[in-house]
Amino acid sequence: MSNNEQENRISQAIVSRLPRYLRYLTELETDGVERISSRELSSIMRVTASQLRQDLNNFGGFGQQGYGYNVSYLRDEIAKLLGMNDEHFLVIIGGGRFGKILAKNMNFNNSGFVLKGIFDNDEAVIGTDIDGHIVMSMDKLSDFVRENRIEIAVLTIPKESAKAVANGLCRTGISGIWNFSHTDLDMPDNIQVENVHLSDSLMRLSYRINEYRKNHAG
Amino acid sequence: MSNNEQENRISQAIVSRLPRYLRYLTELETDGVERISSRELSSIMRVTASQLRQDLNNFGGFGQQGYGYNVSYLRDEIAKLLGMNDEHFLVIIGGGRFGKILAKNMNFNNSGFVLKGIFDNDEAVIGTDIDGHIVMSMDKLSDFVRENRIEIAVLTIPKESAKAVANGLCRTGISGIWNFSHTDLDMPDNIQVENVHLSDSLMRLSYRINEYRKNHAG
DNA sequence: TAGATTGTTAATCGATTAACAATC
DNA sequence: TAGATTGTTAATCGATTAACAATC
Repeated sequence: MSNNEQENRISQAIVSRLPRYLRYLTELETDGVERISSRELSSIMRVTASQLRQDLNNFGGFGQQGYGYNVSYLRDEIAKLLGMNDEHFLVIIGGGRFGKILAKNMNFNNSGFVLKGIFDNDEAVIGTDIDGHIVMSMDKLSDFVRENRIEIAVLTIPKESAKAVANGLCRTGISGIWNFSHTDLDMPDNIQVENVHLSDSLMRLSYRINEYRKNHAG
Repeated sequence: MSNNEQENRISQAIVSRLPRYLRYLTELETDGVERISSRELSSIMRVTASQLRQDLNNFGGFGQQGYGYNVSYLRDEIAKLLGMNDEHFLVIIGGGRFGKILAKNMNFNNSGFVLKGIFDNDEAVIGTDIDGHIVMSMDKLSDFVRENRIEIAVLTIPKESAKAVANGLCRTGISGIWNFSHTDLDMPDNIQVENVHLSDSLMRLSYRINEYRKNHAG
């Protein structure tokens, strides 16, 4: 067990850009493009070629001087970095509306995210069928996570109970939480948290609309 | 019509933090806290007091030396900045699964976002009832936006048709697009775009889980 | 080989943090 | 007034961009 958390420390800004790179490279591959230079790709993606090369070079020399990057190879390397070549088992916690929609759309693009179970603590929901999954009681969560090698818990419960449920998750051996609850979670280092706060996103849009209007007011 | 888009230019980093400030201040207000210092608030939010004060001072002197900030006042000022004291009319474009869930959950926290209509170009969906809204044909969108002073279009259509639909939206007088389609949109300056790419978010989580494991491998 | 384009170092820019004078 | 805490300037840090030597 190495204790060196600093090695290979990649900034969040760079990690955030990786999925977008993957998306464009996948499209290029689909279109049959074999090779591409940083200049071409950066122009398509509207970023600087410098940033593109800097970003990629954090992970290794994926290109070749005088040639550029092989699209398929680069795409695959980024896919690997993002764990897209492995399977990831998930559970959804919260069988409400949002949980349902995620249950039905989880395996997007044949990426390896596999929904293994749905949990809820509402007696009225437990036992019901959501897209082929029988909703289970929260009591069973801990055992289920262990037995099914669950990696990620998707939190789609109201913010009131989110912190308590998240704390309970700490002892189950989960590796990450995809948090749709509208609250911040305070997890130990060994559990990664990715927040999706939809209302925050809508507010940012609202801010920018406002701002544009102010700056262009008659 | 001023042409000076530079005035009051606030960085995206700061704008991104505003909804979180609003969230914490709303909680404090609910808890009956009257005043708070930047040091206290920053400690609760796990940011630096310096950043907090710098951020707020981009918008005005909301505090008072020797006293701190009045929670209700500060909360209200940030709410105003984010347009939370005004009504915003929306339409959802795409009556599929995701459109449905958003339709049912749009008016979160009594914020002023009001869903006015749902549109789709699938004949099988047009005319159906989603949470009290009869799905309309895309032909009617342009007139509807004008007549109902629609500000924001929520795009929940497959990526294949997203760019075409977005281009059509340019001429309707819409101010912003909340884009759930998994593709980048290229809009003119007068239309703000906020992307929600859920699969990107999940990939970032997957990356960080991977990274943590690598750095702590046996 | 000559031309192209990367990988990488150096320069710039912007965002965060620290410090402190202003002031309630 | 004295103490507290802001608003704001200055210092630091990190991220982006530019430049170019290495190399395919």
